[in-house]
Amino acid sequence: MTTVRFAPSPTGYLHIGGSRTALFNWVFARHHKGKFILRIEDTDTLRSEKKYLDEILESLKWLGLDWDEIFFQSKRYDIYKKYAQQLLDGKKAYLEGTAIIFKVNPEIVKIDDAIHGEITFDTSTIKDQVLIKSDGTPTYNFACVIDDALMKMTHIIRGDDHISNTPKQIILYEALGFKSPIFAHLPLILAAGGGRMSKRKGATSIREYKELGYLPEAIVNYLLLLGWSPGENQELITLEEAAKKFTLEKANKTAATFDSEKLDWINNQYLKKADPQRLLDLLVPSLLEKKYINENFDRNYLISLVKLFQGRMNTLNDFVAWSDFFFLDDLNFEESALKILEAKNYSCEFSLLIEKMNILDNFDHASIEQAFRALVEGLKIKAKDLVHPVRAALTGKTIGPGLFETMSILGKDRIETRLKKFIGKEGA
RNA sequence: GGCCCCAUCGUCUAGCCUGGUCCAGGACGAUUGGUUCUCAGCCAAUAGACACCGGUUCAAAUCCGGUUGGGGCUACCA
Repeated sequence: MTTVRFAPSPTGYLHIGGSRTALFNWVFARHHKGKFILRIEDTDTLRSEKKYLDEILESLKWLGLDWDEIFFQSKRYDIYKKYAQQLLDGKKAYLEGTAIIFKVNPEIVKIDDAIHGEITFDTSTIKDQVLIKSDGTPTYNFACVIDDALMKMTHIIRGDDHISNTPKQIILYEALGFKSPIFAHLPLILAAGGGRMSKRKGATSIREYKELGYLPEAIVNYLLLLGWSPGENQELITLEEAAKKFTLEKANKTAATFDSEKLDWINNQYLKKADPQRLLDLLVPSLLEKKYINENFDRNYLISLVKLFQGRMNTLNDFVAWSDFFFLDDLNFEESALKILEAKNYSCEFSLLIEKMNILDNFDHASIEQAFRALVEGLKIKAKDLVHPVRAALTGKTIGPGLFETMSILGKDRIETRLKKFIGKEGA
């Protein structure tokens, strides 16, 4: 049975590169109706932490990547010792203090990589390899080989940064009498300025992207497009569809640069299609934190706000930033908005508008628009000459959703209060 | 330094394996225009790439070699 694994080390949060490796393994396993195993490589006792493990598992679940089995290397030390002893007995390894070292003999190792094709190494450039460290824990390359063999991996799909580990592992498979799996090395994901993705160059962990307001399906979609293409110029794809279409043959070998603008676009595509109820649920914690709402919020009212911004936001955080005027009495006026309001005295126009609005029976978008247009016609001005200052006064911003829709949600009272602040004020 | 990987628009990519259908297609971004109200929304248009040199061939983005550039590894980290 096709069996693959994702083998994170709980020494940090699940980052973009790791989740891409997990994702490709997952879609490959599901494509072949095989097994996807999670193996926690917690042999670095100093740097491994429980909080990282929890975080990794949570992030994987959030992305929709479920696993069939999970193993912890820290619980398998006896197994590694046993095989190290076997190599010792066979004179293929030697002791150095309490550490067990593998003797590397010169040979030419050929890897038939599923993505790169044939790669050749001369092991005479490789030093003898530590198998078991002085503290009794196994090294990465050793534990990895033992586990991949024992757990019956058919394919090892991992990052390009492991290419140079591969010959070291292959000679271990040979020495132990294990059959090598098929290797497939995925290109690395580079940061925007070039080089590795690091905290200095922006968000790196899945958790951060979640907090920034990205949807898991958008992250998954974007990551799928980094190093793989479903073909036919398709840009939007779900996890399920990718599992159907994924093949290693179509995986790329070129390193890809992470482009947050395209991620934003993809997130926007999913946000647009998302159920407003779901988005509201995702938004509530941030809105509570900002004290924009309290526990007894009006769900229907908030849904109308979500719908108002849904098409234009790139992240959920955009909603929080853009909708502030619906929650604050004391608006944050942008420089450009103040400029519009100071350019002219709108006392007359605003007063007339308040009157017009207050006599409306139906305070819906269409009625407001009708009344508004009648007013500007009477004043013999263009609609936009009043739309802009009104938007500025009501929202503190110069850009935003359609004014009439915004007004219908804001309601008569708030419109009157906000406009009145600019009545009687001297224009510039 | 040594070893290894990679090389198509600014970015992600299609095409490359099985040379001609490619004066290289799509998407993001950019620019311009339109959008009974703004744009960070929507619509449309435009610009924009086969890294370089050589070879093979009637023919090369596609095959081969070299150069240059980028990346990785070179731990008793994983």
